[in-house]
Amino acid sequence: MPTNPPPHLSPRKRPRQARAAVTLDAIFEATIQVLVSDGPRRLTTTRVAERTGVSVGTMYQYFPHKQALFYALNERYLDIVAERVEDACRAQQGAEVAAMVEALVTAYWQVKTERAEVTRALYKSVVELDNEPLIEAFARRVDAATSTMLASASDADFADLPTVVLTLLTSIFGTVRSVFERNLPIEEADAVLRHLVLMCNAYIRTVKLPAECVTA
Amino acid sequence: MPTNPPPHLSPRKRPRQARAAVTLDAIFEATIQVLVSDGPRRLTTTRVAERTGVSVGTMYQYFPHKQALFYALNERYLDIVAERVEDACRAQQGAEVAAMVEALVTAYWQVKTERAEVTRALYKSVVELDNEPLIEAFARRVDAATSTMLASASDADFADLPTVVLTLLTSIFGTVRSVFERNLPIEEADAVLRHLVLMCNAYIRTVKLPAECVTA
DNA sequence: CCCCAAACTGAACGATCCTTCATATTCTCA
DNA sequence: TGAGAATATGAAGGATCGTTCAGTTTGGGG
Repeated sequence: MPTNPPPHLSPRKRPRQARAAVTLDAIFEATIQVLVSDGPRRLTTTRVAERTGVSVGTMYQYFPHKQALFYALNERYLDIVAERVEDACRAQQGAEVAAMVEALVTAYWQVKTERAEVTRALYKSVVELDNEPLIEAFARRVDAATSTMLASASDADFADLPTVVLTLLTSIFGTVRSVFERNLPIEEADAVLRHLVLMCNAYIRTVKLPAECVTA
Repeated sequence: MPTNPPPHLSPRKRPRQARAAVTLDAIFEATIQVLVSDGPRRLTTTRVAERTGVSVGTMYQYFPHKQALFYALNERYLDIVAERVEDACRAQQGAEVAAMVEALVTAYWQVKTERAEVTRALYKSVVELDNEPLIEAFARRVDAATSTMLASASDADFADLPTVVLTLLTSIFGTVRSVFERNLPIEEADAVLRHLVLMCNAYIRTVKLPAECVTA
């Protein structure tokens, strides 16, 4: 949310009446549907409008151009994902690292899997716009959440927490993405997921400082 | 190479004279340049031809359409990457697993980094075509090379080698990709890379079978 | 040296696609 | 209830892009 909205990509106007809010939601949903069924290259203002059951002009009342719509869609999506990860992190405050890592991987995987086609479609559509600010804001949020979670671990401390967090998140996100894009069969995907947890935990054991039993 | 070429994507004709071979190479190079400087959305037959210093018609003598050019370009690129990985794997036959893992990660990172802009551009351009067969062929090659390498390790055996290899490769490829796309500063990228090696090795230690000192 | 095949040219066509705007419809609240 | 604001319409304009093909140039073998 605290993302500074790039001027040229910000929405044109906010809905003031109920029907407008409905229309806006419908536009987003239609965009996803077109993306999933027709692919990012066939994502067309006309097609989105048609799927929404609305005329093209209506779209242009809310977004100055196609990219802005796209940008807003990604913003929405990343917001959901970030929130989920933050929730998972909060729920593990003070727990043991192993549980934290498992929760982190699982939460991310779950939110990506719940609407797998949407995830895949959005992964593919990243090209269409310059969404680095979005990604960066997302990364910052998740990084912060993970950092405070790990810092609160009951059974571990780290010499270089920032690097550990960066490595952990980069590998988790990257691995999940690869699994999605390679379209692995469910059994293999599950196996990789389980082993990813093993891997991250093994990593944590390697980089955590030797235990000092009492700190207070 | 032994990829069965999808009929609609295969090149139109092979060069028979020297100048034609030169032209073909120039087209590929120009495609990369346009991709890097203008982005995948502005990759246009006209632009490529212009950058090549050739007319549009010439392109269409070698490729039936834009997608075929794109496909061939990715094929070339993935071939190079796969070859490098295979070389690295061969060089580590019979070594210790730790060395193998480090060599694998390093080799992959290196080949991706040598022409970073090209890598980034191609990562982004994946959308433009249905290159699943290419990716799959690449995955098979690298998977096979890694499998035989790990099987020859002097100090480790694995209960479920296929899953170990799949996990290893998925996470390495995914992590490297994430590092690239997030455009991390060099120091952070290097740090993640080092920790990725740590992580993979920690993982290997976790999943390898307890040593039986003598097998013969 | 000459001729045919290989290689190259580029204007032109058709197909989309994004965006606008003058107009029509619907809602809200005074 | 009526008027002004909010919302919706969709044909039309302008731009870009992929692809073709009739014709020209170039190269190499006989």
